[in-house]
Amino acid sequence: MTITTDTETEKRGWTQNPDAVKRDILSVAISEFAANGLSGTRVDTIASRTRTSKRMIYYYFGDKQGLYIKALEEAYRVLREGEAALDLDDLPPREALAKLVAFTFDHHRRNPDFIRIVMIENIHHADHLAQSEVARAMDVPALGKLAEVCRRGQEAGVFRPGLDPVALHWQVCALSVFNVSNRPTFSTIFGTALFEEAAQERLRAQLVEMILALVEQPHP
Amino acid sequence: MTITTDTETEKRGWTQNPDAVKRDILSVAISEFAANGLSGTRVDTIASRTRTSKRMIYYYFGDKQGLYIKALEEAYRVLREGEAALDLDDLPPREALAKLVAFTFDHHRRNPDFIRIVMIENIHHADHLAQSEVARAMDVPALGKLAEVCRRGQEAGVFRPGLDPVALHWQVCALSVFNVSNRPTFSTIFGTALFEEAAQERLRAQLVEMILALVEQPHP
DNA sequence: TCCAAGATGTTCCGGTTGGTACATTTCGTC
DNA sequence: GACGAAATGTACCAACCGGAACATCTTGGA
Repeated sequence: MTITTDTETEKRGWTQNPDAVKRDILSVAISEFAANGLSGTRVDTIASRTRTSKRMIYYYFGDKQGLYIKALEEAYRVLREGEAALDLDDLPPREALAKLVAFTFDHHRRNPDFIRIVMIENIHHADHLAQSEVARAMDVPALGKLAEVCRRGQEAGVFRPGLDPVALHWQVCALSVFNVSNRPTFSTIFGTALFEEAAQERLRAQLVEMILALVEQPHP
Repeated sequence: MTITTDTETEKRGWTQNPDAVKRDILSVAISEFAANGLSGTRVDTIASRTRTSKRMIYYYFGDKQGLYIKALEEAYRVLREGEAALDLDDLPPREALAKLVAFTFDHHRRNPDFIRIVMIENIHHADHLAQSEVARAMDVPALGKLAEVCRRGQEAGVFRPGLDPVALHWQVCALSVFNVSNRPTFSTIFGTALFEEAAQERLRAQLVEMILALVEQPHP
């Protein structure tokens, strides 16, 4: 009868630890789903990369699709948690928008696995996202901040009226997501030059310029 | 002994018709792979939607992956065939570029299945594309035309020097592809407004403006 | 100290699925 | 008109894989 105190979670003895087991499974699942897609992923493979067994996957997540949905929710959660940490309140509208756009670009680059899960969900026509009230009801900090910056900019008279924050978000997302999601095919065909650090910084700068130009004047 | 003349290919009697059989299989395969991904697609399903049998798939394409690669090659071929038909020679650089960009946006919209296959290939890290000499060696008309338009514009003094056609292509593709590839998740979260006709036309116009602004002056 | 509910491990199963063996027909050509 | 190669159809299989059955252990509370 050992007394493994096990203060910092995760230990083997074994002691029961539902939360750690769930987290362990979910983290492996995200990486497997991101790498192989929904039908390409093997539940046995996930289990084998886990400290626990396949039994636990079904115990906690019901079935493969249930696990996938949780992974999808987690992907969105992490992406949005990162956005929420961004503070723009101290900056004037122009600079705030520039910072937000540049951040979005970098943030997507830093989280390729989550972008890939979103791609996979798109392949499946967003059916599981539609099922998940959690993910659908989730706040989208980037859009909120964007709308707020637009409002401030218009109030200050530096942005033109009639801006559509959702359309702006769509444009920023498009470049930021494409940069990650289509990198394999794009670089296979056109070479890897655009994905080296210097080129990425230039693309990011151009994205910021494009968005600012779009927001400032209709026709100069 | 019937004498089914069978002038316009595709008939059952049956007569032998290797080319029609191959085309039949490939066309079904494209739609199935686009809908379900590589591992999500069932060879039996493809066979059942065909006028022929599973036997023929393996006879002509070797295995599932071989069929997938052919579908991938065909997807790229169709996309680029469409681009090649575009004629820009009669237009001045600015208008030519505008037409090319608008066309690319529309062309992607019109071919969602092929965009989806490219997405799927990205999920698989472009491994099969790398294997396919056919697809890799294929000409990319859109990039050629883009480079040509840039050259003309610079020669005429209306575009700024130092343009990178590949980067421009990347930007145009990003918006055009994202518009199709991420529509399911995006519209599930933000609603379908951006995907109605009027909004799509506005997005296209803004894309054209963005690219022109990028190309004309460094800092006005 | 005991018990019920929760957590975990082990083993196995039945349907699915990519792929093949075997048999038959068509067709160009000599 | 016959013969061999190409084309096609049918039936089948072995492996894989999601999921379940069964058994055991842990733990908090009464």
